[in-house]
Amino acid sequence: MPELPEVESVARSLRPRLVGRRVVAIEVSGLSLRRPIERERLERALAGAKAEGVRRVGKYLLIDFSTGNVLLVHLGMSGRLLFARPGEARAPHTHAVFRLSGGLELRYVDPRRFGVLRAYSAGELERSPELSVLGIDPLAPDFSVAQLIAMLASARRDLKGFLLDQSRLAGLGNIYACEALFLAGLGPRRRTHRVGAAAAARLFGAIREVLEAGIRNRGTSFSDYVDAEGDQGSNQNTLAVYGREGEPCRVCGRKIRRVVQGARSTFYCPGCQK
DNA sequence: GCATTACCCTGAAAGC
DNA sequence: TGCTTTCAGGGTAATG
Repeated sequence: MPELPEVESVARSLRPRLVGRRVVAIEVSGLSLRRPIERERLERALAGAKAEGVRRVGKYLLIDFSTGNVLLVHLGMSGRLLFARPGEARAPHTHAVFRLSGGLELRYVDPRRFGVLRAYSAGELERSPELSVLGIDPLAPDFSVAQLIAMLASARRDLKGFLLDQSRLAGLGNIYACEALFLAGLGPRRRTHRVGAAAAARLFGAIREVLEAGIRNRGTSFSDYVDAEGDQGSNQNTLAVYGREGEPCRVCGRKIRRVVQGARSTFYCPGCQK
């Protein structure tokens, strides 16, 4: 389940071999992802263009090309971007293949087809339906405690739903939202406007800490996630609450609970989180 | 404005 | 063993 740390890890694993290569040809499966892959649009924007950089915004991956055009990728639930040699057998559910200069391919594989793959011109990107609705990236240098306090005060909802709302904070998903709330000692059902300044500061630190740890561990590999070189992350070994229903809290020993909020599982410790 | 629900999709796991 | 059902979840849209 790619969230911010997984997407960041994919971006980092793409750069060394992708930057500097040109797109020689593009093939697509014809099957629709969350939205259809428009082959002609990709062709127009990317054919012959040289990859110049790889960025991340929230859970979106952006590959910048010499033409000024950008390939926007969302990995959805099960999306992978993988390097491969042209002769290598293609994995099932390979939806796009970018043949690159120097005898390398970049393949997009996505069994559950929740991902997005779309090309934009530099001017269109900011106004795209994907990026135009995003809130602030929690690792952005200008994100501050004061900003989080203001956001919490203006929202009137439960903390877990707030953290998952990409129009406020862009990048947290179910795993890191649960972990951040545990680390901050805050219950997932707490109302945002009832979180005081001290607790908000703890939450701010916790969000950054769980995301940075996730990046250090090169992502959480529960089922599908691997980076562009096919390597798994190790962050799943460090999780305090996510996926640990019924197991003892490592801090207080009480059993981790699971509740459903907004059709998503929330894991929390009833002893440590208030 | 926010909460809830359904939907898209496949594969793994659980249940029978 | 083998089939069927359930569950996982990011984002979006419809509904209350």
